[in-house]
Amino acid sequence: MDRLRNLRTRLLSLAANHSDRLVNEALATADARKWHYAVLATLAEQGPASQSQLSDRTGIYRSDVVAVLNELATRGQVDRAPNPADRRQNVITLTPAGRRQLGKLDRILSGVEEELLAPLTMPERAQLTRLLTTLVDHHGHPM
Amino acid sequence: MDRLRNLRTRLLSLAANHSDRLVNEALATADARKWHYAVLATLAEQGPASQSQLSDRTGIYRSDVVAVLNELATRGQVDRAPNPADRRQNVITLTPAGRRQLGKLDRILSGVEEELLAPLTMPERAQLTRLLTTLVDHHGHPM
DNA sequence: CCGATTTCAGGATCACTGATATCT
DNA sequence: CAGATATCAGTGGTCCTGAAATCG
Repeated sequence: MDRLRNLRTRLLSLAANHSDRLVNEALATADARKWHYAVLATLAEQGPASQSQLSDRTGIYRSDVVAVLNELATRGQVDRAPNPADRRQNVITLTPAGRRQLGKLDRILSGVEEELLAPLTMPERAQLTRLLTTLVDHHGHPM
Repeated sequence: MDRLRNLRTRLLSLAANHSDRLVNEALATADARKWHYAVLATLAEQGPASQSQLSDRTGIYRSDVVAVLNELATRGQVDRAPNPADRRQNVITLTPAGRRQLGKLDRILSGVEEELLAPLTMPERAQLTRLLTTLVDHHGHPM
């Protein structure tokens, strides 16, 4: 009995669902979505990239990268220029405004993680991180 | 560095995402979606219910219950009849075909759970279940 | 010609809002 | 009247497929 409460796939969904809602609400206060953060963070850490590289590194679908970059470009947070060495590609670069926005989003997401993990002790948080990482690494992951 | 890999909210999303994909693909082989299972399971365990009760018990949005029940009704898996005691409500009942379908979906989902949790030992699975339950219970849950 | 890259058009599911008609 | 119920219409994000244009 109580199949729903005991279904691990459902538990995962519920927890992720709640987490996503917290993340979306928090990022919305900075006029951002989770894909915006993913792009800004990978640009900051790995430098300028083509759109297909961004797709691979963030997990955004190839066909959805365009729209995300359009939004970031109109906000002045990234720069999109053709690659002279391979004219099929664009080179996406983080702007100073993008770097500032990234810092803001980092602070916002820190708060969200704290809120989400509030009911867990520090060892429990580490344990959860380890278990989820094992799951994600086992089934091919897009990073 | 590596903000994305270390973001717990993202880890949760990735894991749940993968889990959802496994669940959807598996249920699709039986012409079902996760909400179908949720409705069939709560009807089997808690008996006939109104649509708003089903919404509360499964987490399906009040406005989305109608479509799910339409699908289950055309498959002959539930029966929808007006409640004579309160004519605002419908009484949703599991049919024998619905009960058979539920058994089928139970077996399918067992396989999915096994596949999802394959990289974890038994104690680790129990630990993960405990941690996720703590998270879900702490932030209000819809069951 | 083959393959990679960007772009656009669209589908399906899901979470969510809001309005309406009916009934208590 | 207020409140609950079922229903319908519609938005927006996410995940995903497919197809076109351009270039190496």
